[in-house]
Amino acid sequence: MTGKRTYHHGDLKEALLDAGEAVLRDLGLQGFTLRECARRAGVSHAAPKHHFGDVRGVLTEIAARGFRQLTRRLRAKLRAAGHDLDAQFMATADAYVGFAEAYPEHFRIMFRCDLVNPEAPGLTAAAFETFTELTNVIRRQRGEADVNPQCLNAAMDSTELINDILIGWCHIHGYAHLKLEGQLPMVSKAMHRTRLHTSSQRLAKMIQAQAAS
Amino acid sequence: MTGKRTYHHGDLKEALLDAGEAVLRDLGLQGFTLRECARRAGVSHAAPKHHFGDVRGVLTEIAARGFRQLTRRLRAKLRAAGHDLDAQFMATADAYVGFAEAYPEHFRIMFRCDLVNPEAPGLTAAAFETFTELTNVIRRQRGEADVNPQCLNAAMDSTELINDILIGWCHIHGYAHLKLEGQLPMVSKAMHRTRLHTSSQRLAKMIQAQAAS
DNA sequence: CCGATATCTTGACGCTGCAAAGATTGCAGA
DNA sequence: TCTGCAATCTTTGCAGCGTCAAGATATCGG
Repeated sequence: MTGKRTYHHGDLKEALLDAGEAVLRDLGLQGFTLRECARRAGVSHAAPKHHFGDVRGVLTEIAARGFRQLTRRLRAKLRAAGHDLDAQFMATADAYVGFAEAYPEHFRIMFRCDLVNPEAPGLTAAAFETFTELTNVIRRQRGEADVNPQCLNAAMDSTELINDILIGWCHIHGYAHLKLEGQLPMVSKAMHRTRLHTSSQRLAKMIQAQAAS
Repeated sequence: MTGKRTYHHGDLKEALLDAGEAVLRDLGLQGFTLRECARRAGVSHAAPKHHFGDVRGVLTEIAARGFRQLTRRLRAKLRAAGHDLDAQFMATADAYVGFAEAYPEHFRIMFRCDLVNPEAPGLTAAAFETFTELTNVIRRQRGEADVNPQCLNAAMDSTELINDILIGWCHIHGYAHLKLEGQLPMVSKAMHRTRLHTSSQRLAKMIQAQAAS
């Protein structure tokens, strides 16, 4: 806990994750190595092994951190958006794309099932929190009540709901991913947010209209 | 050209790319190494250097191959779809998602600007061919005439067209990416294609309606 | 107080990408 | 046909990586 370095670090696991995130920020996924994480944490190169097993273990926990951060961003933006349905959908898109821009390497790792352990409880739980937030945004567009993460799977019995979730989430995710990887050159930096808002609003209205009919 | 091995291979560059694609298929992006490519091509571990410079050069060319393959798939599916606008849009989604399923590692590499050289002429040209195909699908939905890759940038002057492209492409790409990375558990394998068709058709109709108004 | 356990270090192995230098081949011009 | 040059491939070497095994050190329950 203290800043002092002793033989036993005290909180090495978290310190290594902090270091790992710093490495990702500075060097990218390419430059991400266990040894660099250990160096930044001020420990020997084999220290991470005891806490994470292998590099996949570290990336899995970092991905989980990413989902938790994304969930926080979503909730903050949604709180600020109030009760207007269009505003909520745009806030969701904003938070999602904003996260991808702010933490590009996290975003990459979170959606790389070959890089992490998709079975890890911490990761699936964190991802479930995020998906619940996204699902509830769609549910509100459809005039339905919120669900909690425990009921997420049970709530997926409606074909129409799933279709609306796909319409909403795939658009937001596709935009975030393509933009992140530089595949949307026709969207200038200046018009970036406007484009996202316009397209999101159209989809929100479509989902609302479908639900009303 | 011949199957015989001499000191000079004759067509080592293509052979190394073939080997690289085989490595991706068998070992994934994780197991992709220059030395393994060289081993499979039956040459020394430093042979790739002369043709590609470094590993990024190889991945760049493999990504270009991926875009060319995706373009071929798009064209084949579109030809089979005929002139019906809904069918064309669904065929596009089918081809795009089908490619991601058939060549998951290619798909990953193609959209990893940190892994390839995004400036490489061969890659940008191949990607332009793909984007032109996608753009023209949207243009037809809007009742507009096709353009060729050379005029792609010039054709991006219409805000409405760009918005429709985003609506269409982000959905298809987001679906392909999320499905590939195992993030759509609520979409069962059996309903997979149906979901994609349903959501795509809704978007196609929305784009057509917007254009008609 | 002491032994068991958790935590971290040291050392080693094979693998990797990359660079430099050497070997082999094909080819253009005399 | 011969010769020198450029292209192509091999060999060698280096530093860095992930992982494993063994050893050192601190913490904690008895």
